[in-house]
Amino acid sequence: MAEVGRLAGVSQVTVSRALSSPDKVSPETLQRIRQAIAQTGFVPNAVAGALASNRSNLIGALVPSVTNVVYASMLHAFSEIMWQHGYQIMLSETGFDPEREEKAVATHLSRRPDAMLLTGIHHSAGSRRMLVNAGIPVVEVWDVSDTPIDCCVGFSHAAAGEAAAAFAVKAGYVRAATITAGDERAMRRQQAFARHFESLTGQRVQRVDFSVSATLGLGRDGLQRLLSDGLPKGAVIFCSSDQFAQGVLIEAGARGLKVPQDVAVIGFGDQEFAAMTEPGLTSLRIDRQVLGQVAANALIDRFRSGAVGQAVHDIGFEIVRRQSA
Amino acid sequence: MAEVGRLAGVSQVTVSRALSSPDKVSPETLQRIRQAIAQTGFVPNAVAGALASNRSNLIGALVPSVTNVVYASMLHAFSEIMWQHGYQIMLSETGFDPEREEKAVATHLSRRPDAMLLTGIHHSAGSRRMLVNAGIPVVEVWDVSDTPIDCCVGFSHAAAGEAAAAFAVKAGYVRAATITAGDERAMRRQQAFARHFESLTGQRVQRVDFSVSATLGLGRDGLQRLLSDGLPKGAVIFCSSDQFAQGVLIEAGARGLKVPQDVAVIGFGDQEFAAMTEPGLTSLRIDRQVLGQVAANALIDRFRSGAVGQAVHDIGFEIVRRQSA
DNA sequence: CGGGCCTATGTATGCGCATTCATATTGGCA
DNA sequence: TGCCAATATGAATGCGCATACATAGGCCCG
Repeated sequence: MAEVGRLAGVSQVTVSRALSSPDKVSPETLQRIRQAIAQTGFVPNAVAGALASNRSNLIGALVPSVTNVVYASMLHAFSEIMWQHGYQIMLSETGFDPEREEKAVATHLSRRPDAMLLTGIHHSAGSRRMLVNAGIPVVEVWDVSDTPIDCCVGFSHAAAGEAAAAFAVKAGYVRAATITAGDERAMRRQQAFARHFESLTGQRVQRVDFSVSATLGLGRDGLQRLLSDGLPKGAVIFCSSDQFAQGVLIEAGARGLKVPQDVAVIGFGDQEFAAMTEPGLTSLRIDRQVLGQVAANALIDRFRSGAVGQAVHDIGFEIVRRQSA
Repeated sequence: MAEVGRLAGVSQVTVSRALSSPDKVSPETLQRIRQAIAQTGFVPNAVAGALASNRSNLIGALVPSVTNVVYASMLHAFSEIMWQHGYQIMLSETGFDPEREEKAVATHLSRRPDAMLLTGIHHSAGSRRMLVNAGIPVVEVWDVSDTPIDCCVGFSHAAAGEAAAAFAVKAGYVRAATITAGDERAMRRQQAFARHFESLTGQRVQRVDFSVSATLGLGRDGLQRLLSDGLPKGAVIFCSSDQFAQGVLIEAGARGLKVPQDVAVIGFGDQEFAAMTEPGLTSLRIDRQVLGQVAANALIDRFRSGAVGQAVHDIGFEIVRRQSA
């Protein structure tokens, strides 16, 4: 920067000003500085800038997995808005593992991000402490909580599970089962679904739980296991993800079971393919686009105003009924 | 850090050493320092560290889209290895837009990353210049080139297109069509496919091109347009993505067309669902896992050795034959 | 027993910028 | 004409750490 200044016949400060607030530099000087920058191919060092100004324009984002499109599309919407406001994203995957998340929190905070985005509201005590100490805006997404670290954007998984149960009962199903992935939020939906369905019908809800992430193949396995456990004809299966649900659909097809007559399916996520399967998949829809956008805007507001406006943003969900249930 | 040192009765340097090379500090001192760190909740400032040491332990990654699972899974494998080696990922999406990529390159480089990962081998002159000037390892993925910026990991899209054509001809198809997304690499595959198929059969290849990313819905549209353009019975359709291919499958089903008898389909990417569709989707498989890993290891090697070992890594591809063609 | 060497620690310095305060120049207005 | 405010610039400083170099003490070996 000093080098650029020398070329333009000014000092380092003026070059700095030319870059951060060009209106404070006279037009002629600005012109010379810009020329010098072009000539030298100077790229400002944001590391030094961050150290000096104590603002990094970096946002740390922690998601369970980028290969899961529900998180990826949320992240996409989020980073799109942050990018427009001049922020960059530092990304880590935590794979549903609190320990790994804690490590990621520590390394992220060491970069002094201007804010953090975390997935979920359950974090290790260490993570929470570090985040609070950091004193930066934190947004937790994909869930709501009465005691967010700072603010949260999401929906109630208990309410979602209950709504699915109510929907199933209203649609006339009297027997139900669940297929659930090894994800704390999915388990809460399962619990709420089972409890509510049992209280409404008096019928026990059969369950298959996996300890890993949902895949189409596991969905097929899930149906197989439910059937061998004696799943009654006409039962509805509440899946913790559309991946499972699609697997159930395919396995049902392979076994000659009619959907929804022999077995009905409710998915979760309303992914793109849900509208395209045969039969169309009934699913709980979360607007991931909106989720990411609201989270981004919450942070932007925080930066502007200094204070946290609304701490809890419940963006809700919606049951999209198609043919599978 | 000085504060921690005061608590432990040592100087700032010793604390720094305790963190970066604990074996150079006596066990008792180390113990006291660790205690002081725990007591104060000290989190080292990696920004200052990066400025002082000129190493950021950050890797900039530029991908077209994180919501596209082919890039997401490559990124996942890549960041997994980088994370294990103590590097963090700074991510930006470029959306197949060279201008946007150039901006992203500039902002990424201003953070002084230790290396950069870019998608594709076609970049703006400005991007190229900046990357070369930065003097850091750069790995370009998803393609191969004789003139990489630094090194590249991928496969030949021309070879992939040709292989698909050769496969189709060998399988007995004498008529073909393509459905292609607005992606430069997809277009190169299309060209190679069409040229090779035409040279082998003398039959013109019909085409539908979209200027946007592939979706299942556009795949359905694509088949519709090909049919209304008079696609002959028994033709094979080479799709630039499995999304398109699945759409074709669904549209064919909806129209009562038998696959592969009435219309055959070849996808690209071999995504998870390709094995699960009905009929199973024949697709070109790229090992995205390996792609990310090889890219990561290429960078790690560069860091260790200083010099670029192998500049071009061709990881190839494979045609996975199922029932759709 | 003295010189060399190793270990453990400290002092000084600077990375490249943003920020604060000071200074010079100008124009407007009483 | 003189004073003040506004504009344009520069000098000095420090952000928090890593690094190079210096120092002190202990040990071994000839």
